[in-house]
Amino acid sequence: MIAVTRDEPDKKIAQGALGSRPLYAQVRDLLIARISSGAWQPGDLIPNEFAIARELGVSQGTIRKALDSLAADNLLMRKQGRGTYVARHTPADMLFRFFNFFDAKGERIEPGSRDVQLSQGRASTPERQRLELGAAAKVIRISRLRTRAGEAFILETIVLPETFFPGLAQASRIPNTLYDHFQKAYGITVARGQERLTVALADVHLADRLGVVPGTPLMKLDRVMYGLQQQPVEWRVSLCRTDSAAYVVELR
Amino acid sequence: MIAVTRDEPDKKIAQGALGSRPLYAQVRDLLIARISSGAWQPGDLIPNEFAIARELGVSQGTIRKALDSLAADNLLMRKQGRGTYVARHTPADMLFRFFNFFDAKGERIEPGSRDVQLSQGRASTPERQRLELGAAAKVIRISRLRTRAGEAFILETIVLPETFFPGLAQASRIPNTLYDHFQKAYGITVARGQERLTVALADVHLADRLGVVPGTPLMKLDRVMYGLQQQPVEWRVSLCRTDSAAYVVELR
DNA sequence: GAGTGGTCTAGACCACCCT
DNA sequence: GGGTGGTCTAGACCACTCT
Repeated sequence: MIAVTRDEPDKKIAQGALGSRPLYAQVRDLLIARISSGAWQPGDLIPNEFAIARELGVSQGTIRKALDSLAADNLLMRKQGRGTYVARHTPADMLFRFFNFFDAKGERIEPGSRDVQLSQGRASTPERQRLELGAAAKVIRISRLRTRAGEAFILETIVLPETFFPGLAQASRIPNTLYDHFQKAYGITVARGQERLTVALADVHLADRLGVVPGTPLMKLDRVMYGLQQQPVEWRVSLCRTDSAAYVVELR
Repeated sequence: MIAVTRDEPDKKIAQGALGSRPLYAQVRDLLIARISSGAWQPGDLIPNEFAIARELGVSQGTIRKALDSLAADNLLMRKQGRGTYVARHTPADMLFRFFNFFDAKGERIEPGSRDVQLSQGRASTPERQRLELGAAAKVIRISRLRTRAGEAFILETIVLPETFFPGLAQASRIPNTLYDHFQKAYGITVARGQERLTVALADVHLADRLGVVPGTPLMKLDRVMYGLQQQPVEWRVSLCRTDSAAYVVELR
């Protein structure tokens, strides 16, 4: 049995302070910072509950509440008898967590991308509204064609606040899995968002890019994604073919 | 302060038994039974944590874990300083919890319904697959036109296993808010489900029913809903206009 | 002020996994 | 056998709500 002799309180967390956020929420933020800073890498086994509790000067139950909440959000993976691991964002199903297209067999589609184009400029009025930016703000624009088994599938337009992604506009290559890249290269974790789905008809230009006949009905996704501090980090509009693919929603 | 004198253990839950499910999960099931049996009605204030703990002979922390899990599933609503309530399916935003269409202002659309038609018969092959029914099973079919501000909006086809809804096919009137009716009249709580979204073009017949020109692109929703015991209780196909309405998804 | 849920702590035992 | 997370208990204090 471990004699829980607390040598020193180490880095104490704001405790008992009036109006402060709950301890477990502060622990959660601190652990999120360790993950997004790269101190804890995806796949790493992190210290056990008692070790973290001792280090932070709080009880094991509080650590557990934070860990459970992170596991529920898919940032950690817990295995009884083994330990707690930082979730790999590399396995396909995690990389495409916010990608809701499935094929007829119920398998998640894992798109590729090509024809990537980058540009930069002052934010337009709708861009400023969606991304909650000031009047003079600059944005980076990415357009690309997403593919499925090599075939055109989705035409995407992505808008990013320039302040969060310095230098991205000059990048020579943009990875397929953008949110993973945001986290690794800019320390920005895309945590949640909202997507509005409507339908549209392919005009001549769209039809050409997507390899369909003009007049084909398409699904249009309009999404804004937010970071861990609830700041808008991306506005994305996607025009999708839905022949032999469906957008799947879990209702709870 | 309450003197926690435990008079009698009352109805003890299987405790310590080898291989038994966790206590909090058993408490959860028991509370679900109280809700779905109608012993606790939607809107009711349920006893506080200590009272339930005393009644069941377990600790308050265990009750809390069960209550928190039910609240996370939207079966209960907890309010600090007030108490724990059985979730109402009656307020508009609860009644239409699984209805994800929003208008341009971001308000949830609350549809009406008309032209309701009822029929009954042997389940077809796709119906048996979706609803996990045996070869000779019967189903009830409902079709209706859902309206928005009086105008045609969605054409719906609903299929229900006859065993769960005895006599429904002979009903003289079908309420607009079906899931609420299922709960009140048949004790079936629709708890979760899955919806597959694709796009389709309105043919002449559809266009006529929905008041659009033939060739208009529509959104097609194909959903299966499940009850508290994970049994399929409904298959529903909806064809929706999306002019000035969008299907909104929260990404987490 | 009384009652409620929300947070935090401390300690116990169990089931599972490794070596 | 030793370490891990999973469950359960018991008790304390806080924040919120109602009257």
